[in-house]
Amino acid sequence: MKSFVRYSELFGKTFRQPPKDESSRNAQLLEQAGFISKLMAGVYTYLPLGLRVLNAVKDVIRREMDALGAQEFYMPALQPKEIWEKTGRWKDLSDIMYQFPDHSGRQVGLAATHEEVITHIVKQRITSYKDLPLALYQIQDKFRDEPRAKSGLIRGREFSMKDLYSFHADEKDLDSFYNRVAASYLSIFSRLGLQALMIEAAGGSFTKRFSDEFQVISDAGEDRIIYCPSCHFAQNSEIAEQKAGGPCPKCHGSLSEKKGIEVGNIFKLGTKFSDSIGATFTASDGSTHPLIMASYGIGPGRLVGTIVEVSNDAQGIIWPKSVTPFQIHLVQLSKGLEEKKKTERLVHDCLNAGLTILLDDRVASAGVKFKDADMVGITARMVISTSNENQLEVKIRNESASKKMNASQAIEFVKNYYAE
RNA sequence: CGGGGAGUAGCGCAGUGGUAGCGCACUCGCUUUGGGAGCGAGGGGUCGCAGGUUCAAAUCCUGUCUCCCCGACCA
Repeated sequence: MKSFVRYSELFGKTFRQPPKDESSRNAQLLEQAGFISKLMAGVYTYLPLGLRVLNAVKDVIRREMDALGAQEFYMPALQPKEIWEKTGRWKDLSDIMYQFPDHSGRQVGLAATHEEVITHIVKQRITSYKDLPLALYQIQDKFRDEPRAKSGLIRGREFSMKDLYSFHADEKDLDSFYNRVAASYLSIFSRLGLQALMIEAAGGSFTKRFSDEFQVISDAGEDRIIYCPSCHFAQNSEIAEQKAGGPCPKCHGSLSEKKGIEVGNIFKLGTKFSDSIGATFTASDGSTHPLIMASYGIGPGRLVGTIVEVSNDAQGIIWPKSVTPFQIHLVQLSKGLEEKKKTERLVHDCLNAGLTILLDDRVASAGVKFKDADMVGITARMVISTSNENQLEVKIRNESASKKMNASQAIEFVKNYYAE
């Protein structure tokens, strides 16, 4: 990705007003600031700025997945009906899965999830306990014909998902990997500046067991969480036996109900899919067993929406430094030839320091540039102008005061800020 | 799928039967330049779509599509 972009050339500038046909905070801000563009309900284009954020979120996830020892791969979204019939989910998911005939009349579908295909592939290539455990993940778009897409990037019909699948020879191995993934998920959310709670929830069409959800408390959420403020005990209200106002089963504090955005969900699948697809392995004693499986999902697009939902102010978005589309929003207020040269030297020095820069080089008033910088929400802003001889102004988006310093101090300051 | 709201210029809006306008944005010129500058001159429209009523429809009638919100639903 380009590390230096001129705002004058950027596709996707700010709008003066928020779009009329969005009322969720995340969609309003992301559309107004030029990150996304709606094509239809629940389907959005990521404009250059939005794609940079989405990719940054994916990178945070990739680093954690790779650290778990999982291998990245990529499955098709277009899938034949037959494989879904083996598990009975062609019918079970027919309300939510896009299913249609191709030119020859053959029934195909767009993937709402990938358990069927992954199990099919693993069946072909895994035969021995020596190949286990195995963990594979992909980041790909999923398609769900939601009865009601809503809340901008929170509930879409086409949306990015990171799905990880693990395969084990026994339950004990599954449990230990599952716990590692759970810890890894908490680390991902924390790197993204989100406080996520891991809570018990229903298993849906995946498993009869409970699953574990990761919820970020927010009024924009659609799930109701029974939550204990003192010990952080939490359950999805769909399975909770306790009620708001009642005593917490762990610490006897008083339970409250909060809304949460589900940013991740992990399932112990057991042998549900390997049984129906016939994916088995040979154990050390020569006996044959179905693979024991789990699947783990995170929605990168939904995370972008969630971050905006919980991190903004009246002026616009406030990106956490881990996913800011650029590291520096450089506001150029002077336009003299000498000043432009100074700006170019500064850009050059920033690039040498490994920093990414969005330069607002437009012929526009200072007010417009400041408003837009706040709207776009890049973590660090630098101002270069004639009124401050040899001084730059550095301001962190979520702090109120700016600091004056010379160019090399400013670069050092910003570099250290991101390194922390 | 039930209830509510909304579709008019790129964005936000006004326009209750006489052939479409405002602000912002855009283009050109001049002046401005530290928190959404000023003046002047321009360009941009199948009024969501279809049918109907009428001499005449953005406006009235019928149907339909789309978007937002609440609910139902939610791998």
